[in-house]
Amino acid sequence: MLLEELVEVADAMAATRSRLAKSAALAAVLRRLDESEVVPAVGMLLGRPRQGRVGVGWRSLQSAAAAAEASERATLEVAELDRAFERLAGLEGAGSTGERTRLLAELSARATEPEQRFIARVLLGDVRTGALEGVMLEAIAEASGRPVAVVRRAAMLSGDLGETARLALHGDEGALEAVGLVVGRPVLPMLAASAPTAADAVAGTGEASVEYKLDGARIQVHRAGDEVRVFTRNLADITHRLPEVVAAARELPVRDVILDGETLALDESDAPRPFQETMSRFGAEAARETVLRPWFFDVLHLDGRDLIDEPLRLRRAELARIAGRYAIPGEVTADPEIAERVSREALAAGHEGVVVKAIDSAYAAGRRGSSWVKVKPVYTYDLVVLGAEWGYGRRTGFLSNLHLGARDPEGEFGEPGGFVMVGKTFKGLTDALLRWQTERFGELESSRTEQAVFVRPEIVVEIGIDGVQRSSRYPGGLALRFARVKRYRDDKSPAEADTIQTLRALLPG
DNA sequence: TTCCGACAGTGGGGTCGCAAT
DNA sequence: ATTGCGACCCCACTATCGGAA
Repeated sequence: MLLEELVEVADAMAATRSRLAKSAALAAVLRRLDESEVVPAVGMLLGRPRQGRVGVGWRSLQSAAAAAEASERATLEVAELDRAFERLAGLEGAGSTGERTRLLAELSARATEPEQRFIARVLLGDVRTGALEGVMLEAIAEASGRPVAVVRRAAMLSGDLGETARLALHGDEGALEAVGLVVGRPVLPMLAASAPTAADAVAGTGEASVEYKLDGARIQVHRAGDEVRVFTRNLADITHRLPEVVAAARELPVRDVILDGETLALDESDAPRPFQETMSRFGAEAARETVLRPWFFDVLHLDGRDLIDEPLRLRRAELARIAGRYAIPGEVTADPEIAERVSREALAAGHEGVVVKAIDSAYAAGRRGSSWVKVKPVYTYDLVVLGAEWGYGRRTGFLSNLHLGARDPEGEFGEPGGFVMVGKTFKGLTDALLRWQTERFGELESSRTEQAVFVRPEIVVEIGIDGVQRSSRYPGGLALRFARVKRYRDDKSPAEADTIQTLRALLPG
């Protein structure tokens, strides 16, 4: 198939908001693909090339764009683009950057202008068609005439939408239904909704397992005999980075198992270390001094038996039997008071909060349903707007991303009574608020660059955060974690804003 | 007819390895 | 030795569509 055809479908999808129309357009093009083109094309349409990391980002694209003029005629094939991605992904070592730019420029020169834009978006993982996994799933079902539920289950259990599409469209009878759990192949992890308090969460779930929520990285551990593999939330294989997790899995009194859990760094007294330290160790190829400890909270398969469709009550019992000291702390209860107590205990032990899980729920791979509900405390502070950046996409033309400052009464970072930047946020803003602040900040403008408008420090905004962390990015040495706008505080003056000292007191350790 | 679940989009913080400078 | 890039951990929240109630 010509790439042009994919690009036209992508553009048509971007032009409509109707998900049914997007799905219909996708289904039509899926049907026309040769079997060998299905996996590459699905990857492209989702902005996730099947090759995984291709090594091309904004910068590489800019360098290449400068060198290339668009082709007049659409001659590129989907398969050719796939081969180009293959070559790009294979580049490494000295000279690879130059070679990558050369390959990209060559590719660019063979593409028409719409194709160039499409390729760039695919490589950036930002296709902007309004049709990602959810719509693609519907489209695969529509194109193949298979029930959505069957397609969804195959996709979740294989973690691979492209391969699922290929099976649905070209596989043998029953091939989709046959997709099941395989020890060694990662499954999309189940996700959690959120609630303000543990009591609220239990009110929603009914009887629940109320478990500590740890501030680390999600892991999925597969063991078949002595063979162990460890995957991230996004199904990347990180076995070689986590030898201590591999060792822990080998200790368990089982032959085959798939476990869901979290890993994080602890100090000498088993208190959790800051997330940054976990990440430092997690991201490193070589062994480091920090040890990462696994905690398991679910078991999806055990010695030949799939457990994902069993109620959590049973899975939890099996986990307790096999995971021993690696089992997550928690309690089963329907009592909001007890849920609140477990939550307080988790926080007192230095953890993030709790996850409340309906005790009779199955393991809904890849879904963010209401069966699992996370609860974390939110801290709020009044900060001062120092500026805002122009938004992107549907926020184009609006000042969106706020620069936030804490008061600096002592003048540690400038004039006494000034403000020191501690983070940014674009979250929590409604369309009405975006319109309002774009206008208001214009009146308060003190200077501007291409990306941002800086304002006199006169506006106070209440910001919700999960906490603060050490930062080398900001002068105050700290940054806000998961900052979001709660509301503007017209009733407060900048002189009443929270100080850098107040925020600093939140730093762990 | 209204309600609500699921999705997509809009970006935030940090860490690492690697190639280029 | 330092810097910039790309990949990938963690993530909250709003708007919208379309099926459920």
